[in-house]
Amino acid sequence: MPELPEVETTRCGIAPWIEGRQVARLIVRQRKLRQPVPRRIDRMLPGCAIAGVRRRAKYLLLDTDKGTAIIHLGMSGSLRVVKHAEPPGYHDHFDMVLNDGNALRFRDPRRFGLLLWTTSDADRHPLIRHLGPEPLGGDFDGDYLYERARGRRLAVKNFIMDGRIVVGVGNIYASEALHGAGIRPSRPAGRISLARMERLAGQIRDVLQAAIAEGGTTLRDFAHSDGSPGYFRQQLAVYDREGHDCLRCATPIRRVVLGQRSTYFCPACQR
DNA sequence: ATGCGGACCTGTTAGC
DNA sequence: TGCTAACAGGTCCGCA
Repeated sequence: MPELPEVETTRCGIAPWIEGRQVARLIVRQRKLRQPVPRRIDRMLPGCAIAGVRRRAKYLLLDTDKGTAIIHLGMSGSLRVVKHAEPPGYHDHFDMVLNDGNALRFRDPRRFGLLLWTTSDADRHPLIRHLGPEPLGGDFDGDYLYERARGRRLAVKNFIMDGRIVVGVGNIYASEALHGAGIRPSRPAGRISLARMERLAGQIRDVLQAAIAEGGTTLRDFAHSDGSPGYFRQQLAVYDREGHDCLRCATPIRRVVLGQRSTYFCPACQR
């Protein structure tokens, strides 16, 4: 489900419901996520006031007066604000019960998500420290991409999906941005001109921004914190459109596998 | 250092 | 209809 736009949509959806509230208790029903939910968060989080919800890459950071809860949605995770009394489903792995009768409920069938706790600067946490710049921030542009690509023979799609290069570009939007930039996903990153890298950086920003504006992409079960879908799917130009006509040149879209992930492109207008 | 494959899980869908 | 295989939005690790 979640790429950066979906995580940002989630952040905006839950923030008004949890900011300024106190966590009454934490109910963990399933500790086995991508990493085990640490025991100490059960002791540390209750009593904490949630000061704000930030996003770094695809991590959601819940800042409190005593530390920061780090949440990742993995492939299939979602967060919703529910009435505490609402009975949890089988894949509802934890609830942060708030002092107003609501609960922030985490659901994740595949359990690739995370709940961690840090008492120091979250940006220095081992999972976050090594991450590259935010694609919507000021440190990301074509010059940057071009410089980082020097000497790299990796396919550009895998290159832009590497979180150490730039964060938040997942499998859907990688294909979309490359189509927008007219670059073939399999092209070695180091063999792309500066001018084309500038186009690519611009497309990455534009695609992510547009997806955020539409509330993310709903493919299967992605839903907002209020249960409504995202509408960006209607604007996808290549993703999951194998055999359909390219919206730009009418050539049939092709699907290939790169880095073990489905990749969609137009063989005519992407070089 | 780089690039590749495998690993972690479960649910849904396509195909026979 | 029923079984099996392929596939799914992410990321980390270890090996060559």
